[in-house]
Amino acid sequence: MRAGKEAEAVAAAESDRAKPTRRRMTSSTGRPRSEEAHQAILDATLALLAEVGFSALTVEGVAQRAGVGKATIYRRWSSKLPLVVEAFGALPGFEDVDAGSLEQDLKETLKKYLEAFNTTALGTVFPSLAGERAHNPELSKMIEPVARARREPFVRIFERARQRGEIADDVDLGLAADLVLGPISVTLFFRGGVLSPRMVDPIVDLALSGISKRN
Amino acid sequence: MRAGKEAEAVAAAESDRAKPTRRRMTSSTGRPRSEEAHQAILDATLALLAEVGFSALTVEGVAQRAGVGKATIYRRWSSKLPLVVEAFGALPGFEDVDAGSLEQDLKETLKKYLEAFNTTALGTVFPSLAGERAHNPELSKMIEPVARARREPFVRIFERARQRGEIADDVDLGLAADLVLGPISVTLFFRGGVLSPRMVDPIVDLALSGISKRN
Amino acid sequence: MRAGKEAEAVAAAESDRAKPTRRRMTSSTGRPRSEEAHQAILDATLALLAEVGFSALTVEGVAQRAGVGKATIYRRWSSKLPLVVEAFGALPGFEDVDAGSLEQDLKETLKKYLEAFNTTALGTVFPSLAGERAHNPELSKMIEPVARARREPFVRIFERARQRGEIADDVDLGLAADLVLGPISVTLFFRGGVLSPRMVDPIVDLALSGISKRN
Amino acid sequence: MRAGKEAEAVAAAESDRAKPTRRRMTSSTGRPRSEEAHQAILDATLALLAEVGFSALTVEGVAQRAGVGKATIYRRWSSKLPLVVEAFGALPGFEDVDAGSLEQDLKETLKKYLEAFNTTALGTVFPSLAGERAHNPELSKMIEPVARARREPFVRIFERARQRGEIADDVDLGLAADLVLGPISVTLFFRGGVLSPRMVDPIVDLALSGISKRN
DNA sequence: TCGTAAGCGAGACGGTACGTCGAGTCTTGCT
DNA sequence: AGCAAGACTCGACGTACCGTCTCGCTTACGA
Repeated sequence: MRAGKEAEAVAAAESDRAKPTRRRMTSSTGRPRSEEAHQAILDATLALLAEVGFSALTVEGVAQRAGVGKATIYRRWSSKLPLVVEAFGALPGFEDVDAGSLEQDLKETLKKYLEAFNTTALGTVFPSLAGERAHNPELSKMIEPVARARREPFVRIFERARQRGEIADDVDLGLAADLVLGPISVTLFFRGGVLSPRMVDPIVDLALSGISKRN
Repeated sequence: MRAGKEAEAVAAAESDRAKPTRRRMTSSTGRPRSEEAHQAILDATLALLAEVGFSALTVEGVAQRAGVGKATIYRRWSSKLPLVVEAFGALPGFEDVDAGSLEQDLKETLKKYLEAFNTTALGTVFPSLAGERAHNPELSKMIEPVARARREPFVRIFERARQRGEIADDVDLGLAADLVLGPISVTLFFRGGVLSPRMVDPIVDLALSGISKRN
Repeated sequence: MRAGKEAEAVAAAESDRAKPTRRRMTSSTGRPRSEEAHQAILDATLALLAEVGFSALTVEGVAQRAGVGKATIYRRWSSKLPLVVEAFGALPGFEDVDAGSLEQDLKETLKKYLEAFNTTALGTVFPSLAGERAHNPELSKMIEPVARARREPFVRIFERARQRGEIADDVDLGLAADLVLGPISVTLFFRGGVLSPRMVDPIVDLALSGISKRN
Repeated sequence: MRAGKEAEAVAAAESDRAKPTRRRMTSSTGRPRSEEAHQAILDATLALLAEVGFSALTVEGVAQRAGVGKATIYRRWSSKLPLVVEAFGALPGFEDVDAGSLEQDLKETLKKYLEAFNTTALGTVFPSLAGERAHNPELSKMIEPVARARREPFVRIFERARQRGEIADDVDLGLAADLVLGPISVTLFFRGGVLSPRMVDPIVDLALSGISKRN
């Protein structure tokens, strides 16, 4: 029942914060940064991301919605990208499931997964960010830990399954995770479709048993 | 050995052109729109998309590169989105493969697939567009036929395999296609990874045989 | 009771028409220019000048109002300036008055003058054109005969007055005309005021008798 | 030897500035508007007005010449009209002259007047603005005080002359001013002519003594 | 306790791109 | 060859944000 992987990812993303290091090095007098403003900015960012999407998101809009000056944002994040990444990374992660069998673990985890996409900004924010990766290596590096954190629970499920002997030794666990997540990804990106929990069982069944006719 | 599905998709996308309908309704004559300019705009769009990506693409830049006035662009496309969709849809499709067996069909098609993503703007443009779908229903409708056209060859491969008896009758062919395409999609979107042809064989093998240990 | 001075001025202005000369020189086959269109363009120009003024006048608007293609306008006038000048010159002139005395001639003519300014586009178009003269020598040359035609009736009045012995021999008749027209011009340009016929009598009286106290 | 009337006129024209009122109402602080930029804009405006005239003046050109963003201009003036009016109003006024006699006062003042028209942008800017008055009530209201300020020195000259008994009691001083300024106005607007100082003496002589033959 | 250094909201700054409009030219098919 | 229609390139319009920069204020620490 692990949790909190998200926190690590967030911490990694936060390392892009403007210059906390140099700041500490010089001196530490002066008014401390307002934690209130910080949170208000992240909240406003998530709200606007969900409403208008990544490319229509403006720092000006975030500042206004958060009741904050633009400089207060730029003091913490160098541009809208790391801001969005941090806001995105702060979305709640989800706990591991251990129902005893590979099939049940996958199905339950996947259902929680879809629910998170449907009920939080994940479903709209993640595609927005993912779409920018190809043209923005910086962004790509930043969301990498966040994205990985969303895939790893599945790798752990397969690790446990291997220990139980449910799968062959030569199966690439990462590839297995991708196979199960794949139809979700295809639906989300290629088909622009709605992610229904009803998709889960057929996906898991087919991924586990394979497409070929069993002899 | 079918081909030309792309052309249909493009035609559908083109239906968003600014006002061909109203134009016909007024039954006006006037100077016809320049096919030369049209093509120059699409070419410039693809070139710039590949260079700077979707979000850094400016209509102003396209106009300049194409040697065309901005109005000439806006006369045809209401914004940069449908423009990019049409340019994107005009990318070459790929012909169906029939190598005789499900496994070979999938592997060969998938390799051609990856090659197209790696050598054309597809690999960068498609994620960009896909990421905007959630916030832009209009766009979503426009790229739908284009995206579907890129998935259908796989459905047809499975149809032939079913006729040959290689797969069970109750397998959902669409889901099977998603299973095979899935790891590509995950790599592209979740992991920002490079699409290497070396991925293909393991993916197909695992998708066909399934993750569970065969007894 | 002379009249028709305006016609001369118009003819002079028309000499700027795009290229009637070359046209005659080359050949005279083909469809002749539509006199109907010509008049429709001038009418539309005057109407729009009165409505929106010179600087807000667009050739596009004239073409639309006249039900004419833009090319038909540019075929006749090289730009909106000579077009406006010609339309302006075509406004009706006014006949000379000969009431027998300098004072009566001036007062009656001036009243007709003001009436023309108040009831036609003259009152708004003329200042617009005059204001552009300093920056547009071409325009300046074009409206020169038109403007002169509006001042000459006064010179003729003073010529008759001199013959009658009503004024001294050394009075510059042009300057005398300017002195009488002056307050009108000042009102129109410096004060943006309304031109009321009630202004006329005091103006003429003062101009004739002079400002200094008569001993 | 009064002076500074111009300053009042300018202040009145400035009252059209985009939003000083609303700004005060929100009692906001923020970075104050740059007086440097303000002056650079006015300077650039005057320079360009003199070079290309009013109708060829573009806000874009002013911004470029002044080294300023377009928004900085639009923040202060709602369009090029009030901008030009303010720049125009900022042109130097001229001091009253008191040479002891009506004739000398008029001649000296008028000469200074013509000199100002010939050596500053006044000679080209003022006609441009005046020509727009008829179609732009807003502009008309704005340049009204500026134009009046340029006429009032003459009214004051006549006031002093009346006190000295040089003119009759029933002479309308405003009309007298218009009579003296009139030929200048006619030359400027009706004739597009050059304003030469040689015009002054005959004008004043004729206006004072009147056109009619003295008995 | 008080100065000082940094953070704060506000908003102006020089820019760049937006999407629109009009200028003056060119290209259809028709008259 | 003229006509109405309307597309063409070009350039300015006035707006919106970008990321930076003052302003006049807090606010907390350390001398």
